[in-house]
Amino acid sequence: MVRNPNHVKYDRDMTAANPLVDALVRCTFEVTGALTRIGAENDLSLTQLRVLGILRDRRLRVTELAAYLGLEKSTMSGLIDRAERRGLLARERSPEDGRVVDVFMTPAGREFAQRVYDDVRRTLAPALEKLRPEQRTQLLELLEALTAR
Amino acid sequence: MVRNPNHVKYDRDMTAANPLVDALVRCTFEVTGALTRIGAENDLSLTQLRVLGILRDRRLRVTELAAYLGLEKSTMSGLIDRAERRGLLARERSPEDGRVVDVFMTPAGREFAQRVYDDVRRTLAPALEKLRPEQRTQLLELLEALTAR
DNA sequence: GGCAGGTAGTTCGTAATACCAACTACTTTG
DNA sequence: CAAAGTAGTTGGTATTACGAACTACCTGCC
Repeated sequence: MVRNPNHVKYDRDMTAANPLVDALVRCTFEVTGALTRIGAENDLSLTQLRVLGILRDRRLRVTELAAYLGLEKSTMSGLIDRAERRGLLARERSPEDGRVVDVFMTPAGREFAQRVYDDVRRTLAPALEKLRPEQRTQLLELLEALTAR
Repeated sequence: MVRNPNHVKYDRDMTAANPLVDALVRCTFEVTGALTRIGAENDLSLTQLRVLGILRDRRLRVTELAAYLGLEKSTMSGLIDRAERRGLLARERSPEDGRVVDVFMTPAGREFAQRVYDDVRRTLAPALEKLRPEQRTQLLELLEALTAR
């Protein structure tokens, strides 16, 4: 492995190696891998998994859903189409505003999502069990501090 | 996984709401979103970003790369094709085993990857700065404990 | 009241990602 | 040396994602 051929050396700046960022990114890919695998076992892409996760306790219009996922409305249309065809989601035109389409889970979708997310917990929990209880508490606090608005 | 029906009550219920798993998943999507955005700004998909990350300090055969990413060899072919066309990666037939193709970064690819990963650090660092120094140390330890083989 | 402009979703065309099955080209094994 | 196995590519298909163009509806404004 060839290292650092005659390069300029920066003493200390934002772009220097940052082990915490690296660990966070590694962990992210690890978890994403697990989620992708669980999704695949249930014929769900990572994105569809997220859709189900978001709609578990919400009813959102298409644009809101797109905003949650960071996707275009046009992308949402296709995602909703396919999930609707599978009977997981349903669309309903808003009575107040005829342009708006609300998206929500069908009972079958809710049940399915419940099962898949149980699976997610079962899959991720063992890795978390490697931590001592007080470490888990710490981690929860830190993650919440990180993702706090 | 063997279940003991007589002790079901005392088993840890992996399907109960688990705030730590939820926080981990939320954080994962948050970081993935940031990585996707940074990738998009550089015309890279999340997967291509990972490829560059993995090859930064390694030279791998196609199958190994696929294993790292959890993808099929056939998927790798396309990913490598496109990155090669952009001049970021190169292929080389192994002299020892004529079936094997090694993949590695070109100097231009290395430079590009460096720039993109600097961007990743610059983007993620601010969120991490919200934590106190000793919290950052804690988090690093916890993440490393989690992703340890 | 009517229409100009804005907003919500869908449709269409395109590219990338990902899979599987089938293939080629090598290597290893019997 | 033939048969079986391994590494990678190719081709076909579905999904994901984007942007542009479109439809339908709502809101202001005259």
